Amino acid sequence: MVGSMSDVPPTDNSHDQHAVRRQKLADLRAAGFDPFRANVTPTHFSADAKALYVDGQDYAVTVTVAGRLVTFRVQGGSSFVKIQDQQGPIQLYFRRDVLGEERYGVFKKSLDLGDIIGVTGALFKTKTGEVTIRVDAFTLVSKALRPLPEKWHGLSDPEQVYRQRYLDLIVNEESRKRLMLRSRIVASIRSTLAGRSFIEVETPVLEGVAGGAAARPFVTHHNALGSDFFLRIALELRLKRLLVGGYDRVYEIGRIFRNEGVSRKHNPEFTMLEVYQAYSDFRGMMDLLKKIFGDICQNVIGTSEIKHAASGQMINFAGEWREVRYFALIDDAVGFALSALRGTPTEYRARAIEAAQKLGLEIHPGWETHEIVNEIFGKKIEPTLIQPTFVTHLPKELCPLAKLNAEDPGLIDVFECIIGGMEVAPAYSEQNDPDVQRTMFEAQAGEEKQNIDQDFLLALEHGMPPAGGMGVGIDRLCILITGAESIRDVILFPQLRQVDAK
RNA sequence: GGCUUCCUAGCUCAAUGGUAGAGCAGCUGACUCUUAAUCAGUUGGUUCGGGGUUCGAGUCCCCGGGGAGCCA
Repeated sequence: MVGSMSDVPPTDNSHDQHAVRRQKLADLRAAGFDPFRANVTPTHFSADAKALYVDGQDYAVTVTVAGRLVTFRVQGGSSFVKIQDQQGPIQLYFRRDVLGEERYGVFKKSLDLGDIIGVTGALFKTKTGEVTIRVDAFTLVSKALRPLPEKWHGLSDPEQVYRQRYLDLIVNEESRKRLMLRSRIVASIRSTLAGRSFIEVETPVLEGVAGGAAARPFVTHHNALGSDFFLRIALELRLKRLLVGGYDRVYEIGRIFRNEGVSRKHNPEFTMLEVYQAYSDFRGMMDLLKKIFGDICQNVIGTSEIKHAASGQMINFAGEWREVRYFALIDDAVGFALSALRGTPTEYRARAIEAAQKLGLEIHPGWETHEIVNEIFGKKIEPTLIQPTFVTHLPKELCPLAKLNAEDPGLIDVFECIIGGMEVAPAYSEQNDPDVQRTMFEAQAGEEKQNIDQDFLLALEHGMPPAGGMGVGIDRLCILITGAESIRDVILFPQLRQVDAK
């Protein structure tokens, strides 16, 4: 029969994978089975199940596992597929003569890559040596209506990797492992601190005054109270109030927010560990930081050497960490004793500008002298410090919250720990003299006195024990330890521009 | 914020200014130990959006959106 213009052409949806999968779902429902109403109770995760297999004893152990179908190799009456759960993939073997004609037909016709199934079956080893489950029964517990990304190349478009991280986690094993490593690193840190009697606390994210660091805060609004709040830019001032309150060892691992640009090293919200220990000082924090890294090396990654992604050098966390004074590095970088001129401000400034320009740095006219010097540090010194280095005795202008050095009150008792060319952890002997603290706050605030946290100063007047305090950027630490190239690779959902909904 | 660069099928990528293609995935079929399984056949496109130059634009130009890198 010849078709005519009025004939409705047969609609071929075979190219539309979404439509094909919806049809399969409709067919299942028409046959009386709804995958979204089904469930299974796994007895094991994939790797745990595989570990139960005893060599030579095929079909001795029966397990139930569940996960997402990630490979599908049908070979007539027998098929090998893989599912993947939190622990990774496990191979399944489906046979027509085991499952019966009807169930095997359902398996072949109704299942797609990406579906989530539960299976029960016995462990055996294939002739190529892979521990596999011979499937005796299976249940579809979630139908994937969208196809998975390509199986070999995975998902490589960075935008889609970040916006649809769940797809990245399904198909890119390195991402799944790297981000899982992050959670184990954080768990290790908690365990180290618990082992030293530190108390974990949670303090407010919304604050009336965003203090404890020099950064632009995000502003938000509380409707019922009718007032604006800032998202915190540091944890410091809250945690020190707890030192006043008698919590001698206290820490928080929490999100802080800084209203700055995004880059390979910056995300507007990031995770910070801040830890405070009464009757300690910045040297005590050196010991604590080495312990934190040592435990991560031992318990999480099993090595104390890590390849630095940017330089290719091996970073060694074992042994003594280098300790060097800030001004020793500065003098070395500029090639003369610049720091000896600190007593004569005019000459010091002139020589600092001259030295910075000689190093090819751009100097802004409004900068204070310490900012010029610190530009030399940030641009010319910090990137070269690959091995763990404690830089100590910084100029006091760089931080108003630390104790002044007893011998040289122009310096503070602090360290910056630099690893892999990145600032990983600053630590101080905490300032606990309320009058000195007030003076330093006022010098920093300048005209903007409303930015001073008066309640914190009141707390200090009640007496804070001498203490060491430290902040550790968890994201940067994870970059180092996982060898990631960008902060976005160690944050599950990095900040991206919103796409206009239309 | 500035400069550079990228955006093509569900995914990974091709295409001198001249008929938009391949692999994977999908669909049809064969196949009872596969490993990116294999074999045969086959569907699939608003080339990020809008405008312009041109006989002709995925390609060149302008505006806009988004990503990445460098700088601030």
